[in-house]
Amino acid sequence: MSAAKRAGAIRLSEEQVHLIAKALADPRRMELLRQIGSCTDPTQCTAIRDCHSISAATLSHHMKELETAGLVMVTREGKFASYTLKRDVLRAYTDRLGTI
Amino acid sequence: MSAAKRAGAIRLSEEQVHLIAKALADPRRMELLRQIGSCTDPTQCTAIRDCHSISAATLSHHMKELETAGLVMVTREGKFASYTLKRDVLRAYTDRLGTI
DNA sequence: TCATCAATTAGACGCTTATCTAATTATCAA
DNA sequence: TTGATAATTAGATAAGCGTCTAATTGATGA
Repeated sequence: MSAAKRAGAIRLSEEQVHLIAKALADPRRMELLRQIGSCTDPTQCTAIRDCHSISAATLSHHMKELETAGLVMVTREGKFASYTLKRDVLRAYTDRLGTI
Repeated sequence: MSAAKRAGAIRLSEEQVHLIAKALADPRRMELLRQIGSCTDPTQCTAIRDCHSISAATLSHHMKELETAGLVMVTREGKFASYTLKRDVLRAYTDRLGTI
């Protein structure tokens, strides 16, 4: 476990808070995030596609938004991509909201 | 204290989750919410205006978004409006994110 | 009553974004 | 090598949103 996760010490910039809030504001991305988060193992991109009526291009766009926000980590093997929820970042976001 | 607050039993609909996420996705509304939340007493609308370079119309629009999302409660006295953060709703939202 | 002030509403403008198809890049297997 | 497949990128389109000014509504006080 990383030091950040152990200590709960992730400090989000205001910019990242904004990116996360925007990422969560789209219902489709919320679904994607839930699916990715429903399993601790990396979720394959193709598996995600199979569960949603969505074009590959649109899915790619959404995954990039989630990645840019820091909410998911992507791992690539050959031509396949898989995604993992970064729970520590999501937690840092909810913690931040709690300080309001 | 209401039963909902006491029990932490607020159940947000998917629709409200979406409204809250959208409400939080705008930096200006985030600022407004922080200001309102910084005091337990209701925050006067005019006091908010004094702190932001914003037109009355735009402020009114943002406050309506926050109210529609259920994040603030509005109280009116004569021609004045005041806002209070609904912490239980915000808490319900962060709790929901935590279930992802 | 009437002028003033707080707030909302109406309408317009420009920017952002969600979505698609088509084209491209990269990988794998026959 | 070549054809098929996974994913990304480019470009277009339509809808949504933040912002403003102007007009309106509603309350206050002289």
